[in-house]
Amino acid sequence: MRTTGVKEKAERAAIDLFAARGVNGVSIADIADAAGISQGALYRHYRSKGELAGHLFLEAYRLTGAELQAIVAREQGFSRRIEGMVGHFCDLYDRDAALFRFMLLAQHELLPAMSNNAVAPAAAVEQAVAAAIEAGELGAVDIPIAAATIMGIVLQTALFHVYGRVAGSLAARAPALARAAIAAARALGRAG
Amino acid sequence: MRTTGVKEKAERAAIDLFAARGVNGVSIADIADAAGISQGALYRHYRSKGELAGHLFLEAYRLTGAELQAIVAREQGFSRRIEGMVGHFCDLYDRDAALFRFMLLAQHELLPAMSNNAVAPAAAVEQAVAAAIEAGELGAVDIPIAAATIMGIVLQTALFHVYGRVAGSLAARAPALARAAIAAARALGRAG
Amino acid sequence: MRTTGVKEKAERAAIDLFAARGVNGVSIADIADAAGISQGALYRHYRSKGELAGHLFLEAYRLTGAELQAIVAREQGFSRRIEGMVGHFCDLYDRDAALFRFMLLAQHELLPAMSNNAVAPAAAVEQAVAAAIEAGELGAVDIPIAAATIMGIVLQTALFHVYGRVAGSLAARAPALARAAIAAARALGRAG
Amino acid sequence: MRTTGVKEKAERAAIDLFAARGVNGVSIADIADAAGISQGALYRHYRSKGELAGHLFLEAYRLTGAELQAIVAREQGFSRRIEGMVGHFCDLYDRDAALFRFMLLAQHELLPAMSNNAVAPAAAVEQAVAAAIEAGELGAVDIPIAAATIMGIVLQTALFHVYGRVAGSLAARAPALARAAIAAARALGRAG
DNA sequence: TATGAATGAGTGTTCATTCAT
DNA sequence: TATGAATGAACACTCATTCAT
Repeated sequence: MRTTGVKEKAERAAIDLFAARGVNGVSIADIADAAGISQGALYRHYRSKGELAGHLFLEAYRLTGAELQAIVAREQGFSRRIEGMVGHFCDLYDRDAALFRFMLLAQHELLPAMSNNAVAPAAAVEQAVAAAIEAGELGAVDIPIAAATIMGIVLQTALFHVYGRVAGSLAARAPALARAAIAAARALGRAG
Repeated sequence: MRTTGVKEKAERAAIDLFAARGVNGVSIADIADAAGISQGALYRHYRSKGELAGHLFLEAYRLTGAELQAIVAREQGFSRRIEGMVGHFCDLYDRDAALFRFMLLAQHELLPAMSNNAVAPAAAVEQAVAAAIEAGELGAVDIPIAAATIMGIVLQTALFHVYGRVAGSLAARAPALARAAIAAARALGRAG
Repeated sequence: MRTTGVKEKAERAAIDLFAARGVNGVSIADIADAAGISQGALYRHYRSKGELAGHLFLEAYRLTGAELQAIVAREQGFSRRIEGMVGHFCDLYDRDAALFRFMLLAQHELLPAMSNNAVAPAAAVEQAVAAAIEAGELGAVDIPIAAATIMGIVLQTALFHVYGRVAGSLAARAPALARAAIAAARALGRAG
Repeated sequence: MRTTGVKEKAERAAIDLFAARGVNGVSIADIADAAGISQGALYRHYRSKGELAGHLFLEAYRLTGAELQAIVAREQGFSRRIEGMVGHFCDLYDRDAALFRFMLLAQHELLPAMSNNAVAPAAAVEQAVAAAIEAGELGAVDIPIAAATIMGIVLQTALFHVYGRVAGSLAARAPALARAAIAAARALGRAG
């Protein structure tokens, strides 16, 4: 490996800055300065700022989606799967809040430009919901609504953490959040 | 009265564009063009683009917060209050999705610059949770977590609607979402 | 007189602001605000900002030139004339430093656009010098150089007052400055 | 070395334009056009137009002040010092009238924002006057007034040259102007 | 390969001037 | 006549991108 680490340093700096100020709020000069590299060097690895942001987002998005898919494949039963996925989200946030926040912010700017929904984290959650319905663990709920419910509980809690309304490790909250998510999904199916 | 309507046209155009592309993604020229006014005319009503965005956001934010507070004051009991607030969110979205989306997007850019949390919609939800705990309707849940859970269920569903994962009126989903929110809040309190 | 005083208020405000910040550093809005009138009202009296500035400058310039001419006509002998003119400059400054400063500043912007040198204060000084040469009171000095010398002594002293290097009334300095001016003019004529 | 000369070209163009129309009368586009560079390139060397103007002014102002100080240090006696300084001013004007005129104009806009008077050309002249008083070469004149008198004689002559009232090299006038300055300073001290 | 100076289109903002009321 | 909202052409400045070194 003759790596100068330019790419890694640039990506780390970009994620931190994008998370803090949004993609549009960060200039190439900001990233180069924070990474300790030249502006020109960035263009050896990415053709444009948009490509850099898009790549970082898609990589994180895909990885998260794949990990959630793996949890669905590994675990048995709706409860175990939701517990696994919620726990995974909380770990992700605790481990790299900037990356998490970047994903949350950037989706508004970058998702419209993307087509492939199969890689989305939401798809894994929807899959778990669909399996639960098929297995009779859940009533005939609207699948996207149930997925939104489950994800919303975790993501909004993470946002509250970002804004200082919630403190401490999210992992510690994971069991409670998973319980809430499961209960919410079940309640969706009950008669109005 | 001289009703040129410049301000109204500008605000409508700004909300629509901000909702679609974020505050940073919209130029003054974009707004002026969409509103059919000159760029300079904008500056008679707002001293800067930031002031325009901040004013629009804060107005919507405060109004929403006040309406939720009114629901909490008017309704009795946790269930009725959550039903009222969830229904209100859904109506809001159905009535003006752009305004709703603007609030969702702009909070990331504008909330850090604001101090007054008392006006926040979240505060009203937290108040309903606190009252329910005091009345023994809810176990000793962590209040911000419960509020995040409730809001996340509605807001993420609205986002799924924005991204086309959910279709149709949200108001029709309101009862189910309220049921989910109430169940989620209750589940948070149960022993791990 | 049905005068609303719009013109007078505007001119006074304009002179004060022009003196403080230069013509280019003052906007029509500044003048209207300071004068307590509307921007549009200004255009009933002057066709443009440049015309306003030019008119104010030329009026002051012409008046000063005429007054100096009158002193030359009234007084007898080089010394009396220089004493009269220097004293007049000092009085002018003491009475309305803003107007004086405006003339000093604005000449750089406005003089190039003017042709009529006959009205210039410098012309009166040159006339006094020429008369002194003709009367044998002064050697064959270069007339513009002598005029520059005389005026420079007074104007630079006034500038030093503006910048705080000199304090107190200039009129009190007038006799000394006049002596200096006369001595300087005479010295110019002596052999190198 | 890569000698694109952007900075030098920009500074030369800026001085010439500032001298002709004042700092406020010149746009960045004007400078860039005259220098044959892009507008953006200017901002690699100066953070703002004001910084460019301030730097150019202060550099010339300081250099002039230092050169006058050197003349005062090198020469002996009031007459020799004044002759040296007046000669230096005239050389300066002959060599670069635009720079000289820029200094004369820009002081009105830029001096108020500066504090350090020690670097001022006027300080050197005042120093020569003070030394002459101490040495008994000059009566007890007011020092700033004497300095204003001396400087006014030279500067106003230069201005007359700018406005076309005086022609030819100023250096040729230097001996006469120095004589006038010395005589004026001495006359200030004589009894009224 | 890495640098950073240079570019030029675009940004938010100001302001002299016009004009409907 | 007086107002002040509206205009539109600047303006100072930023920044993604290119390219000579």
